[in-house]
Amino acid sequence: MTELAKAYEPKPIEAHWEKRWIELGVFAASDDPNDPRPRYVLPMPPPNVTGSLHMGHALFCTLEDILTRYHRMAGFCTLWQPGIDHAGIATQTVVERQLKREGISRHDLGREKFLERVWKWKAESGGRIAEQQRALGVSADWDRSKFTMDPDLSRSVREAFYRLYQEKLIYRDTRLVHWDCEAQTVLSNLEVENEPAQGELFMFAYKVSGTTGDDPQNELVIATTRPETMLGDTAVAVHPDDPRYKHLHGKFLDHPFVNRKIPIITDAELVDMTFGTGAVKVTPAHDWNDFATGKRHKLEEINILTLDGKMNENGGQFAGMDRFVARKAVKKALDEKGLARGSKPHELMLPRSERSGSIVEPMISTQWFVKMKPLADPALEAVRKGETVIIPEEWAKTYDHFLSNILDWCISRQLWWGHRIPAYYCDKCNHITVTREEKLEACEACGNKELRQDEDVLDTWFSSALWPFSTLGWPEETNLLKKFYPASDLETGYDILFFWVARMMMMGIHFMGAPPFKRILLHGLVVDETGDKMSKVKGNVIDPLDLIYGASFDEVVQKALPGAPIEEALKKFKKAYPSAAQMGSGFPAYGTDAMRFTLASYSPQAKRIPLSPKKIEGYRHFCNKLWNATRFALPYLDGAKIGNEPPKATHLGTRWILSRLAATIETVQKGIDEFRLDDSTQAAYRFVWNELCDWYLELSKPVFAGTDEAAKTEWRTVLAYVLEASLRLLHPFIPFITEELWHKVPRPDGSGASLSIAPYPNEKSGRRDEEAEREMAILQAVISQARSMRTEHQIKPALQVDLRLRSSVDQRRALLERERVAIEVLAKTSAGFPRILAGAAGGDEGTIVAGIDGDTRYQSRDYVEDVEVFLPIEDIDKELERLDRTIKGDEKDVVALEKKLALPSFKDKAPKEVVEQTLEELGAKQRRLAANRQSLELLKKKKS
RNA sequence: GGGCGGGUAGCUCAGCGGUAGAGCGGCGGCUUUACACGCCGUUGGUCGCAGGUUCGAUCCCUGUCCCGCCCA
Repeated sequence: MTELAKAYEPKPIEAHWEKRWIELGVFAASDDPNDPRPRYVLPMPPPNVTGSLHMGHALFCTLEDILTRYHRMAGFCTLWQPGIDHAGIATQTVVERQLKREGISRHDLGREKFLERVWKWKAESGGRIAEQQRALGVSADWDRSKFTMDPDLSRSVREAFYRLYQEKLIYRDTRLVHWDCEAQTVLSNLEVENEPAQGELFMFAYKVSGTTGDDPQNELVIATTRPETMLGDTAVAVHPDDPRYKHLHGKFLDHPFVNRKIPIITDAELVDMTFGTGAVKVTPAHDWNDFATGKRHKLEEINILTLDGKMNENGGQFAGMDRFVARKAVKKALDEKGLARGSKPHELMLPRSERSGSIVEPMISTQWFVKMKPLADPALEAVRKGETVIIPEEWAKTYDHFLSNILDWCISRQLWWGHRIPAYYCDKCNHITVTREEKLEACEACGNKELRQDEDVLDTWFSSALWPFSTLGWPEETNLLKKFYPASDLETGYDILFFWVARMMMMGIHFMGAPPFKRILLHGLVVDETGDKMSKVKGNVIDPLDLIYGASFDEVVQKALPGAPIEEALKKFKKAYPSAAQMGSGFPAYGTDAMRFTLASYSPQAKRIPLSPKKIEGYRHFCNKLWNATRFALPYLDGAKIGNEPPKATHLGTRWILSRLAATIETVQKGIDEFRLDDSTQAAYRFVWNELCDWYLELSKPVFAGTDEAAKTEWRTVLAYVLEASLRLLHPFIPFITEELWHKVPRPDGSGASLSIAPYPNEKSGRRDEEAEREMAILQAVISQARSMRTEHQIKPALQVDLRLRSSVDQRRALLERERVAIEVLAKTSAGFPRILAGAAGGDEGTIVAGIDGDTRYQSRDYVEDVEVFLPIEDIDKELERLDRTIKGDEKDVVALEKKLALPSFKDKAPKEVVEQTLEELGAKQRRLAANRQSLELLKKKKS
């Protein structure tokens, strides 16, 4: 058997297995319709083609890989469908920026050439993320990887558009939309982020038509945060009941810059009498509320902006100015005309484009929309009826609320990169033909062959919404589609519940007749250690690869805050990660496994996942522990034969560890099944560290050093068995190290080439043994008590002690007698000890004569689990103190318990088990209290 | 303004009807040949505040104060 290195080194192991798994082809899903295995299907959220690996990817890849590997091992035919998203705006922006550096624009190139450039860019540097995902151990079916712009997926998109159009669920309409002046495209309402900002409320006056002079009666003062929009004003509204303005009802105002008379209207809906001056300018073409008001009053809608955010010809003297320049100019011009009426600071919500960050303008435009209500209602029902379950369940409310109030979805985008809208305009008969084909030959109304295809492309999310079935070949009735739709789970961040999940639900139900997944699993956002969102502005971004491979802080910080001075960046970074601040000069190579285990250990209902390098360090230590446990075990395991069922176990230790294994398997599985991976990781961690290593391995040492061959065989076989099962149990979480170690340890006959296709441990893999667990708990308590007393009396760890144990309970003495070797080794007793005595607790054990130098010594004594523990000591006062402390603590507990039991209402109303349990607890405490009180008395007597 | 979630040990978080747990940290000790990425022991908490329900509340209800997020 090969020897292991002294310490676990993740790098070479991970590099090796990352390649090897692909060679072995163990991640491939079979689309054989006759495969009898149950299916597990998980569509992967496709990362952006422009993206590179960030912590969010690391998180979802970890969680989904755990689910996937678990099901694959548990015997499911498992498809984890990977892919890449074409990311319309983001990708176009990247390539446009490239062009800009070359001094050209996409318009210089033309649409066709531009798209060639994008494809070239994609081939060269797009989708690099898939390689990075492999470093995370992602066990997706890479050969089936899809790109949303692939021909087959593009066909799905056209088909979906065509059908929705035929069903009148897609329509074209002119209305107010969110316009991104920088990207020069419309956005859906979900792509607009509202952020609070400090602005100003500017006041100015309109003069009432036909009046002259400075009489305040002859003007109407209004307040606005966007003065430049006054160029598009087509009314001013006042509240019908406002006494201040009754005299103005039905009158007109003069526009100071453009030749227009503006009606004064009354509107109780728009106007809040208490806000500002109580008079509201109405700009139907550039404000959501004003648009609705305009419709109510049949006002003219005057567009004053160009698509790139400048004032258009309707802006009069301000035409051609950028909207923000125009704002200043309008204010100045109003002032010069004596119409400015001051201003005051005002907090407002600024709508920003999620993509470009520029301020979004409401703009009237003709766009394509999807009617949402008929699609949303079934999606709503599916979750309400439990056909699809959302976990954690609190998100179900959010989902419900969103779909109940959903607005129609604007799906056209004024971009070149994306799925071009399959609608063709006929200039002859003005008919619009929508086709499912790649190219339309003739107008379906008049047969005209000179057609113009719509210039726009579809929102990227439109294609993403089809992901669970477009990737499987839809609309073709492929084996894949029949076998793998609907998916089992969809796992993703809660932040795209609306963008993606809800839309997949709607489209899946609409086109496939069934919700696309049985469960929707949602995780939180990875944030820095102090809880702030990771961003380049804050300088707190961590590249997962730096955690995996290690990096100096200089390197880390240059990525976190590009372009900033190192000192400043480092300061920000350390503030965001206090635990990293004390870690020297950088991150060591924690390895993928440690990072994965960390990410899996956070509770999924936490909305924020504060990444802590210190925590990763802890789990790297765990990996090292597992490594070294195997290293310890290996020399003893030569020739061990194990099967798939637990081996024979007759000793307490072997029975116990098999029982704990069974319990751990159950907890780990339950955790995965319920998407509580934090429970799973915790159970596995504690089993390996606190049970297998701390106790089983320690207990095995004297066995292996002894001469009882039968015992050796039993302990060896159980060790081999438990270790191998543990590696299988842990594999979904930490695939690399477990795979590496698995090939070093004895395996059942017929094991395959990879742990990733070995059977997952199940309820038959361990053997619960409650008696063994009870007895082991007693043994552990006695040993811990002895150790604790040793430490308290500062007995040197190397010193062997004359430990005596006394119990009046026969079973206890039998147990201690059987396990005396364990006590000898773990409590470090001298030859001939522990002595196990009979008799009631508390009595005089006589002065113990220690064997060391013949001096008369005193004893420390305590009572746990019906066993009295005696230890020779020197410092009598210290022992008096110790006993006194123990007694005081127990007295408090006893009083509390007695009080509780004395309440008649408790005995009457509390469940029997609780009463019994309380009585038992009281009994144990009382016995210990009595024994310790007697010990104290004896000791006091001896002292005097 | 509406909705959702959270406030538990110094820190990060589990627990969510039977008087509190983990990891990290702190403190004390240890060249115990698997592991110092370690071992042994130990210290930390009126479970945000105020009421209520209950035999019993960190857990349920009401109010309240903070802190996040989403929607308008």
